[in-house]
Amino acid sequence: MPELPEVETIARGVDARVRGDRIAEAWFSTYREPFKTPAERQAKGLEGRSFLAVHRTGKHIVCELSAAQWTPQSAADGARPAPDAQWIVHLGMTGRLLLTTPNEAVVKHTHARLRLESGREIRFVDPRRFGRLEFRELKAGDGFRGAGQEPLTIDAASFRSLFRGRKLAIKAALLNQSLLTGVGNIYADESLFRAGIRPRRQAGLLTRTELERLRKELSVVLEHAIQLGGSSVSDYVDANGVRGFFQLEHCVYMRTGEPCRRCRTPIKRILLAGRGTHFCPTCQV
DNA sequence: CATTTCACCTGGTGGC
DNA sequence: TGCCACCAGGTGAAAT
Repeated sequence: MPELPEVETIARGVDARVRGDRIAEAWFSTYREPFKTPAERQAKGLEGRSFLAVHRTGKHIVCELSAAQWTPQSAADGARPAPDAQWIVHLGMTGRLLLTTPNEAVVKHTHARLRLESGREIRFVDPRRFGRLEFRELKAGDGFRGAGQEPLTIDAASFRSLFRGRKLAIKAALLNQSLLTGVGNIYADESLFRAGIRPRRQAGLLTRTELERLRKELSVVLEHAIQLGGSSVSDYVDANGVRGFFQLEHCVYMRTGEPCRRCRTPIKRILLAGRGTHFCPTCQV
């Protein structure tokens, strides 16, 4: 489900609710697939640790943890301990991270439950099991880092250099997480529409002007989507179970055959890099 | 190395 | 109602 705006929305929601809270007990399902770290090791590492902060890196939700006791209300910022571990959540296609109470019914495909001392509970639910959970102890401040650059902060020159000399289609390049991190199928299609660029165009042959337009439009569309709480295409909800509204603003994604919002030409769907790809044959050249 | 294809999963939808 | 094909927000391994 989740691309940068959805992950950002979820991370913010979780952060606001769990800062300073301590994990009393961690439970994991017996499925092996979602765990990059074995369940027992994750549970052991998580139990007793407190949340310092939760933030987004690319499509990953990164929870900064500390074994030291810490209460945000009573401690000055300087007194906040350095993180000594991280819990890293990748939601895959259908993953959800929900804040609940312990007595709420446990839905099918729940793979992790973290009971917190405040009485809240964090649940990881993922029907397709493409999501991944990882626990890592931090050695000398070497936190998790995505391979690619953040699309919201990258400058024009760095953005251009990502695509220089590349023969693959610009859409495929946008989806490559070791170039840019956080862009997925929805926002690749939407940003290319807004920049007026066909998805099949060779990345290395785009002009400087086109690339700068793409960088700006990508940033604008991601920011706008964050404002609206992300896109709820099927069952995406934020940490509080609230749906996003950006799907109402989609210009091309999943609008095959519907009229372009700008020129009324029917939106076309092709297969590119194995993904459904949507564009306006008139507005995008 | 760069690029493409496919497997990994479950569930929803639409055609017959 | 059932069966089946196809589609879905992602990625990483294997093939080219």
